[in-house]
Amino acid sequence: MKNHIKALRQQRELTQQALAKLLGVSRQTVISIESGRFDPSLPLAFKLARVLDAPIEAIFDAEEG
Amino acid sequence: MKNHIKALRQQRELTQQALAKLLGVSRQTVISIESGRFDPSLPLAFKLARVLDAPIEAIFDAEEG
DNA sequence: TGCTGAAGTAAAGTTTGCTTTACATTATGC
DNA sequence: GCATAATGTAAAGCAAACTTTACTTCAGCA
Repeated sequence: MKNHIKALRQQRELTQQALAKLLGVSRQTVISIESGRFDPSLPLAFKLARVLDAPIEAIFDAEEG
Repeated sequence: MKNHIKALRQQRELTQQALAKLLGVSRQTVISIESGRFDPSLPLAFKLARVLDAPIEAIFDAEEG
C-alpha cells in the first residue's frame, strides 16, 4: 500500500526520528512504512493522520491488489 | 479501537459470512474485528470502507490510548 | 422433533507489524 | 582528518493480525 508520508513529513520539517517520537514508535518503523516494507497498523495510521494533520485517505493510496 | 462494523453490516443486511467473502477474509476475522478482539490491518480497513461505503474515520473511533 | 443458518468461543499455527541492535552512506562543520 | 546528524539496510526476536478447524448456542421452520 503506497503512501505519501515522506513528502508530508518533509513538508512539516520533521526528521524520521522526530516523527517516530511523535508516533511513539521506533525510527525503523517509520523507515519501513515510508519505504513500503509494510503497512502500519490501523491505530498507527490514525496517529499518522493526527500528527501529519491529514485524513487517512489522503496519506495512503487505496489502490487494489 | 472501537468500530461500528456490526451496525453498518446489519444496515446493509449482510451476514458475517457474506461480509467476510466480500472482504476476502475468514468469518473468524470479521467476528474478531467486530467484537474488538483485534484491529484490522490498514488494507483491510480500506476494504471495509469500500464495502460498507463509509470513510474509515466514520467506521472506527480514533479515541486515544 | 430434527435440520439449517447465523452468531459466538477457543486453540494451534502462519504471516506481518514492530523493536532492538548493529553497521553503511552522505552531508555539514570543527 | 574527525565528529555528528540524517537516512538507509539487515537480522533476530516478540507481538499482533489472520487462517483453519472444531465445537456451542439460539432462532426459524418443515
